[in-house]
Amino acid sequence: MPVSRPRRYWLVKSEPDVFSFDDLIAAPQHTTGWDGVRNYQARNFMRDDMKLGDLVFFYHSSTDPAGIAGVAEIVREAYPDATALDPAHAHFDARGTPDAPTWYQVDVRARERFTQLVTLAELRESPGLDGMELLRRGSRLSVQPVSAEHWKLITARWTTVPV
DNA sequence: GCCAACGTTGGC
DNA sequence: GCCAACGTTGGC
Repeated sequence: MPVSRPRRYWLVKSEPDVFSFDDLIAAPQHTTGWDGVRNYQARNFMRDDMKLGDLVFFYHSSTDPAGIAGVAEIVREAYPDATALDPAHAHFDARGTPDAPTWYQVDVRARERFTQLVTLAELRESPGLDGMELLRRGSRLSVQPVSAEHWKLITARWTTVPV
């Protein structure tokens, strides 16, 4: 048995025009592979630190308004991102091989939806979220950790319903 | 559409 | 190893 560790919390970004939280809810088992990440820091979080049962805020970026749409759960730990190994795929990256993949993904499953989008503006106005990576000026990281304190504050302040 | 911030690439 | 150029992200 793996050694248990406290559940960790994360935030992932997606452009809803490409893949929205509703798309995740509509997917089989409310689950999708989080492929296409091509940033090393984001990859490292997925490959090394995201574990089964960790919870994830699903954030809608590049939309108006931007904000957190729901909560998902890690249901499969890191495995190679097949889209990076497929020459026909738009996200192909010739650096990797099946034996030594460069890019990884996890699987996420939708759990809860916020009754209203928690907008970026609301988060910025909300006391207690100082230091949250999402709110940092110039923050672009598409997979990022969320502290337990920030997670509890957000989930206490805004209402969710099961998907 | 604009543009600041950021990560990556590649010449040296 | 430095750093300018470039492409991308993402709020506004």
